[in-house]
Amino acid sequence: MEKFYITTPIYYVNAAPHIGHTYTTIASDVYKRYKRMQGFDARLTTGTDEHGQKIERSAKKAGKSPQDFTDAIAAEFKQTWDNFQFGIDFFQRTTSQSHAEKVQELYNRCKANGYIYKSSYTGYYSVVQEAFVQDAKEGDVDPETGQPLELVTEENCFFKLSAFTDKLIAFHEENPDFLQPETRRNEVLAFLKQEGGLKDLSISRTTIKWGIPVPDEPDHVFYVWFDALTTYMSAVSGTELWPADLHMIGKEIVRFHAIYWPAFLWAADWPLPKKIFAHGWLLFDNNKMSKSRGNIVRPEPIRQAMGADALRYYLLREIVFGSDGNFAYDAMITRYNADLANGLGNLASRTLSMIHQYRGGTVKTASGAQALPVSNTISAAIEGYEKLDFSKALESIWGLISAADKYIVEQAPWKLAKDPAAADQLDAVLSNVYDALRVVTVLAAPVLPDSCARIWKLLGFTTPVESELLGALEDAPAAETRSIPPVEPVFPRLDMKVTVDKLNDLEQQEAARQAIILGKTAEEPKPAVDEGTAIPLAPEITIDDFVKVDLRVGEVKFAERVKGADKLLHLKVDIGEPEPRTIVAGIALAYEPETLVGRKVVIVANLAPRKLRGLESRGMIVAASLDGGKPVLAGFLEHVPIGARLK
RNA sequence: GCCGGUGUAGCUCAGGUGGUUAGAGCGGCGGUCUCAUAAUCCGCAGGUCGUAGGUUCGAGUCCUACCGCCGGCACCA
Repeated sequence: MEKFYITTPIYYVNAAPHIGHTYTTIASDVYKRYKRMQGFDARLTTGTDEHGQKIERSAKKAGKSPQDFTDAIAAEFKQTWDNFQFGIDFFQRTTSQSHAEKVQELYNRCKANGYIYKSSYTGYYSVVQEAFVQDAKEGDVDPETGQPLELVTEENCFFKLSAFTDKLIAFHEENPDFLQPETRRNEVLAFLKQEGGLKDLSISRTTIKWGIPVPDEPDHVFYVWFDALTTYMSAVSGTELWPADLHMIGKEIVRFHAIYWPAFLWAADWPLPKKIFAHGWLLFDNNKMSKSRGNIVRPEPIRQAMGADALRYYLLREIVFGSDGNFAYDAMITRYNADLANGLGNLASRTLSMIHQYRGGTVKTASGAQALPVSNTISAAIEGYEKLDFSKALESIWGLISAADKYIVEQAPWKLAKDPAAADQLDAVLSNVYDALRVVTVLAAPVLPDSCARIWKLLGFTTPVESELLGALEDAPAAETRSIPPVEPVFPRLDMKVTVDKLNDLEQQEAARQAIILGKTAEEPKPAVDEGTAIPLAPEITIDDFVKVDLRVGEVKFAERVKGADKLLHLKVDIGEPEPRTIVAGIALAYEPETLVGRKVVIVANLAPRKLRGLESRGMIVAASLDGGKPVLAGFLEHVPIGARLK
């Protein structure tokens, strides 16, 4: 049997599983089930990404060792996926021995082929971000957090990513299907074609302890991508599954998969995966899900209140796979009632009831002529699945359900049943509808594995529905008389209000439960503060250090946007000097220029001048940095004169 | 600012290569059957197809500009 190897990303254990993780995993699971029903030996890998300084810090905060902490969260993911009954064949943790060995092997091969070099890199380093700040100079601060930078000289292992720019461009141009959807491919090509091409990539750190050791560099551990991406291979070490046939990812990690990963594999002389598909984000009221907004949705409450199939169906039917989509409880319940309860569930119920009432629970299979568009539905659904166009696949399947409902009304079997002369016709009608239901059940099984298994049994089959082959679906079943068991409801209707309330209750409980695992006290959610990313203090300084910084009160005299830059405002600030100073500040996303004129601000007056977009900025505006990067200007409640120094 | 995408009925979206009265699902309203999970089925929704131009005998469908939104890049001291 031909293999088909699918991966989800490995999930960072800094957070408990939420619906975003679940979305990717559902899609992967559906595709795997689809491929199995196409006759492939399909396999699915998922796992957890457990290294790095953020994990070290979160563990410390939770009062646990990194190992204990990651054990707990990894177990949480595993449990959640088990509850959802995903067909996961390999669950790989980046802290496992098999993984470390594979990462080291990747490194050794890249190095043997001349793609690794060591360089002592001196630059300004942001402790908070765990990263060097490009092109920073003395006196600069971390652009995200405003924290001071440290001048750090670090020995880093570098990967010669720059050597692959042209090869990557050629590869993506010649293989348009490698990265889908198209729009993501365009972005990657645009990125690759930037002036100067790709820069080499630092792949090790000496400042982190919680990671995989670099083989010949005792002080180094691997940094992020060399470690994380390799999971796809390490998970299936000792099998013939690599190369992967499909990497299912979210759009935020496209670059790493479409640029770094092929380059690593080329350098190591290993085969590339066949395809990458990047789906979109789930939005809430058109906002991104985030801790600070407090709008994280967990999968487990939904499963408990509505069942896993309801979530699977909703996500894949409502949202075009690849695009962003909105998530809402009420929309999910509406979908459930309209399509699952009134649609599939009711069709099964009415069809099977009639077979019981009119024919004593036996149905003659093999309909002969297709009274219903069965064959078109099969090909449309398969085409949709194959292209990962799940919403289209489901739409076509539901088209057949709708056609069957209509057919029933037209044929009115309840009238035929009263007319002894119409017995054959009644048999034919029941048989046609029964067969359509059989086809629908098989086609929908990848998305609704649990429900379709139940309907399959109600249809009188004893073999599992997932062992049906889609390729054989169109063949009419052998002519026989099949008896069916008593009818049971599969999708009970849900009351909107009751269900929403239940979901909210369960969600609260789940949030509290997860908070404890993450080592947080079960406090009230505080949307404005993201306690997970508390910023550590910068290194201690003396008063002498501080007085070097000359902070002054100034008044904005003039403000306008800098042409060609989204974030920059060109300000003229009076700090008591003969001429107002020109200051270029990255606050344009947070402040309209007009609102700033006349406002008192605090500036760093003795900062070395810096040219930005052609303007020389002489000083820096002091502002609080918030999550999401929006600055809030410092100010005073009382009157302060222009030019006053802050001490 | 550059690049890509997008803007169609209350909501979610279809509308290859331009061609008669612009479609579907959901919601809403009215009606119907009774096998069924107050389900099904039928009818109704009169929407400047973002705006303004242009090409054409004819444009939602091609071109240009502009506006809104989304994303990528640049940018953030």
